[in-house]
Amino acid sequence: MKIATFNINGIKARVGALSDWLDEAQPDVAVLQEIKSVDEGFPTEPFEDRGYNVATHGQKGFNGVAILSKLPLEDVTRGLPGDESDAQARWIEATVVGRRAVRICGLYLPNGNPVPGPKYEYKLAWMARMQARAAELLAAEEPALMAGDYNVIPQDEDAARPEAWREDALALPETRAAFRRIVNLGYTEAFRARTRAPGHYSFWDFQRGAWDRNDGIRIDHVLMTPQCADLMLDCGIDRDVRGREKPSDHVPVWVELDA
DNA sequence: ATGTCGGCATTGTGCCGA
Repeated sequence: MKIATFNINGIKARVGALSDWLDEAQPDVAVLQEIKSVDEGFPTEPFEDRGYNVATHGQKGFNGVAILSKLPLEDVTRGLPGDESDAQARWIEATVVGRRAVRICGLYLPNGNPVPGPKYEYKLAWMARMQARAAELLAAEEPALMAGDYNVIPQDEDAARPEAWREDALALPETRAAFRRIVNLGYTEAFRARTRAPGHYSFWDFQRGAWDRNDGIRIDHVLMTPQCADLMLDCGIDRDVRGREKPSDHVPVWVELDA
């Protein structure tokens, strides 16, 4: 079972690019972030035509997450638990059953800039809520993963110019510590299970010619429970997608599970 | 120091968020 995460930065502007990548990469499941659309505005047809079931958790103009799956989507839930007053659409879950059942969480973690300020406070509070949900998933002792745009640069090796991000909400020590607290519950970060090498990125800013200069950062991650990590066959980043027509500023990150 | 997008409110363009 191939499961991918892709921050598409606007579904309406990305139907072509997303369709082309789906046709080529053939993921069984794709979790999407920044659909920037309400549920009714999500163009489901091109994806249903390709055999995908679609579950969305949208919001007008900003944020918004979705799951595409060739397998039926079961027990879909929307929203990150822990704060009923949080109106931002950043979390969706579903179970897909192949040879094994896998609980899949798609997430768009808050950016948090500027620092300091309410947006950074919201990011840290959101990460604390995510940690609680992550602990619950572990307690189930079943294959589960949390995939998405974490807006976290885990280590300096995950940025082409780490010094440029030193004061940024994506890389501050407090951000990295909050990310580690989640991982250290018992999760395996898929990409780092395969390589410790620097120079692998999932995002290049539209500004300042970041792609042309390979000025990237690695902020899209897949965290797996032990029962899921034991099923992992491979993991990769579809880097070349960034160089195509009308690309998102992110590229897909995927895992292949024996499930 | 600056360079870009997508979406929105809105009909030409400025704001927001990233």
